[in-house]
Amino acid sequence: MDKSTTKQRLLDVAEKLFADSGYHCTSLRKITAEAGVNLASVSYHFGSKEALVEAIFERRLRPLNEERLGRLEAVRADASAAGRKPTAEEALRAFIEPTLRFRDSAPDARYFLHLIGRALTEPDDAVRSIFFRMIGPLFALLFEVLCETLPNLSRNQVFWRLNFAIGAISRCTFLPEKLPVVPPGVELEPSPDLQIDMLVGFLVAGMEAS
Amino acid sequence: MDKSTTKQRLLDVAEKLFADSGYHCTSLRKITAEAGVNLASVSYHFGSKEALVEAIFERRLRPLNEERLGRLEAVRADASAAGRKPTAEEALRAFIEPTLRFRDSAPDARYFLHLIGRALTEPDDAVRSIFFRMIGPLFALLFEVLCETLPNLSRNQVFWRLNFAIGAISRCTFLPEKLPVVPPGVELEPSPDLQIDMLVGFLVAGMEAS
DNA sequence: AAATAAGTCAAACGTTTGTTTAAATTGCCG
DNA sequence: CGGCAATTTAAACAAACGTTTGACTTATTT
Repeated sequence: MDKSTTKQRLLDVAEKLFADSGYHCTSLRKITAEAGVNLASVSYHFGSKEALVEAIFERRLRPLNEERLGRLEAVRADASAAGRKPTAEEALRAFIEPTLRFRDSAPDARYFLHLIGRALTEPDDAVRSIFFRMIGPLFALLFEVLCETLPNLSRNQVFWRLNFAIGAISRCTFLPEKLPVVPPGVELEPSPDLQIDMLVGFLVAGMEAS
Repeated sequence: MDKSTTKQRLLDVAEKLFADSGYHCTSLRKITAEAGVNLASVSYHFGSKEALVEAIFERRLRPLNEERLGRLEAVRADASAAGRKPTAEEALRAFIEPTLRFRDSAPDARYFLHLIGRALTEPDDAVRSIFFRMIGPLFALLFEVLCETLPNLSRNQVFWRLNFAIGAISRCTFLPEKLPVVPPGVELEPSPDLQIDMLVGFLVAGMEAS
């Protein structure tokens, strides 16, 4: 039995089960049973199921977002100090590197990464809006920096290319077993650095396409 | 009141509601109420809720997949007849053009497109496997053709770039109101042809990146 | 027209859901 | 130790779920 507190155990177990089966397919009874705590402790410590998933996002997404925001602002500041515009690669790396390296930053961080990969398409409006609210300012800054790096593109083009990039990135957040059946010989879980290089190479070319 | 049959009305309404709220958040009572039919008619005509969603996929995805398969095989055959390898753009267009033009192919086809965009990340194993089973052979062929068009890349690289592409494409299938908040002045629903050009331009550059 | 099949209907089935209650237990401080 | 607050517990709550039933109506066939 784990010796951590009830609240932490709930966060850990719920994160894993939400990642594996989604928000609505995971009942509070499954979560509390697996955590070895009483059913009512969710209401006691968090207030509701929705507040539980919000606390999960809060715990991991807030520091991750702060790191990505900081790196993006640094990219902008460094370029400005050098009297030049930032490059698309710098902007994309500022967003992607913390994201994909996050997978191995903690023992169970991969489950949260899977969760945010699915949050983009979450059917429940309340849950999806929790995610959108937390990610909104970061998206907005990334969009603005990309507009600076790609002055030949209209804002509309930059928006859609950023959307394409978000979709591509999200394919790297899924747990390997959730991917569609794949041909033999492919590496389903490359190292973060290899995956970053593949992703950045792909996205920079797409972003800068004439 | 609609004069189409109960079975068709169920397929139409369920497709729309599944697209809007997801499989698990949409109850059979909501579907039958909106369709103006009896609750038990789902069991009578389809057997179960899962069989209903399978019928929805069957109705629209089968012809769409046949078109995409046919176009992919034509790309391969044409190139072979001309004594050359197909290009990445030909392969991607064979997949993307039928997909995005599908949106306006029927009055409510956009809802189904939204549905398959979410099927990639569907939490329910049964529902997701219905989709993967139907899309599997098409994915496999697209992968093989892309391997031919990009002989300098390892199969592992082609696999991951295809995965990136799938993620990017899926961002074009969502209903506009389901996208995260966006900067002003962007066109949330470009014409299929414009969206195809944006997408192909982005993806070909990414696929062929050195 | 009679008989058989197909479809519809209201009602109820047994489960499961998130949440609440009130008593019991534990931990902490004076 | 005594007392107060924090936490845990078992039990129950109403609501919603997918599915089934059996009677009823409509359509098709003989």
